[in-house]
Amino acid sequence: MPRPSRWNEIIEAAAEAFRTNGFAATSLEDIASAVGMWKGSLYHYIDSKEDLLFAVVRGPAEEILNQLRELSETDLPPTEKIRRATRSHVQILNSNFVYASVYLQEIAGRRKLPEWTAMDREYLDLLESIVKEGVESGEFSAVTNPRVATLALIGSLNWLTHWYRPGGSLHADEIADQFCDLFLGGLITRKTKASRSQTITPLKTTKPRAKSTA
Amino acid sequence: MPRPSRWNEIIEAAAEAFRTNGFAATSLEDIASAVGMWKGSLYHYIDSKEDLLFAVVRGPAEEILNQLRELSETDLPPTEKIRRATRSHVQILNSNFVYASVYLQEIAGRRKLPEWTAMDREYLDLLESIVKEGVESGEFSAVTNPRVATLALIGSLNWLTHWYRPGGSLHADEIADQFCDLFLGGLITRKTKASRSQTITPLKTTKPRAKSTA
DNA sequence: AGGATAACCAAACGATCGTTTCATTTCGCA
DNA sequence: TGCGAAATGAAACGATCGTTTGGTTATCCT
Repeated sequence: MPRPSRWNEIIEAAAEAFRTNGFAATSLEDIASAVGMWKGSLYHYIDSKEDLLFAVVRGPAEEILNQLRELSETDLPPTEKIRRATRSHVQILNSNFVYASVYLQEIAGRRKLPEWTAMDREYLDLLESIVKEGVESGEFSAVTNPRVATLALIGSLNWLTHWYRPGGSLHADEIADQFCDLFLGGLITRKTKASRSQTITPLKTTKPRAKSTA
Repeated sequence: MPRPSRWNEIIEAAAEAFRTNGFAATSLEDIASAVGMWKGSLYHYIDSKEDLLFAVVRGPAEEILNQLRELSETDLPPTEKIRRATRSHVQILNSNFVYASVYLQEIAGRRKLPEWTAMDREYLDLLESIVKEGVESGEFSAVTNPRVATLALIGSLNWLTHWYRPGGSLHADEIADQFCDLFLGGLITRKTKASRSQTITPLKTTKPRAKSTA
């Protein structure tokens, strides 16, 4: 059997430990024993404990940002952009649940390394731009402060790591649709809930897909 | 000058350190030096490091729950209940910002001590009951899953600790009103945004106010 | 004034942590 | 088959952590 690369095992064990106990409260001993080796041997793969954290977190962080970048370059109506951005956010949280949870708990907020701060900022700005489009086009006339509305949406989405569990009774798609209806229903004023759930036509984009590290 | 009780200084220093660095990454040395004493001397006030965490967090956790309990016992319409619950949540986050941030980052989710889990659960259940009232009365007919809608609201509110800062340019009241409009606009279907911003009539309740630890 | 008690100093303890070092085993490949 | 590199074992290091201990100073009360 072509045993899966040891590196992946290490990253997964680290991610699981970081998620449940937090980065600072997780010892290299914990991770090493989870994959069945001595903690010193981990240094054949890493240079420091923080390397593990960044390795765990980089994949989904780049993926979720790239998807929003691609979406922003389309000329879909703001309503549909919000809908797709929400779905994309939920789905990445679903398929990379452990990694994304570690990111939100250990990177967003606490650690203020410029690399990650810039990514958070860009994601927020891109989403806010979509909301502003909707405001200027009159679709989102209920919004008085686009940034607050955007942060409300991001908050709902990121809080998923506190209660959603992949494989649970609630499916990611249902949750995403609920969120869309909730927020768009609040954003839209005139049109009486038309465009409720279009079939998802895949985004055709000229740029190559973001490479996934998973 | 009647110098403020040393205990309060300790708690505040601990809270600030826990918020910025996390509980596990904060040493008693950090806290001791912040109040100008030796770390061993802290044990005249505490029995363990975790005591500090619980002392920091207990006040606002009980206060926010008690306020929602009182509100739930009234017979206000669901719309108004949601509005007041949102305002109350934001205001406690505003006036006990550091303590509440520590709670959300260190207690909610991670530590699974039954005491705190029960409080989280009760808060969620109370809020969900309000949403269900609205669904049954027909006001919130857009909601297909009350729990998801409730968790979306809680997520937006709790995510405030990631971007809101007391004394910043955005006032807590404005944010609360924005959130209300956003969520109620999404929840309400028929009535065309009436009852937008009533003057806040204080809740008259027979029970004594929750004592504040601040 | 003086004694009890609270408040704090100062040092040390054992445990654990991240990391280093070097020896040993395992594996890919010519 | 054998050699070099990758992978892991095994032990130890220095630093730091939470906590304990015992002594010293300050404060309050009668």
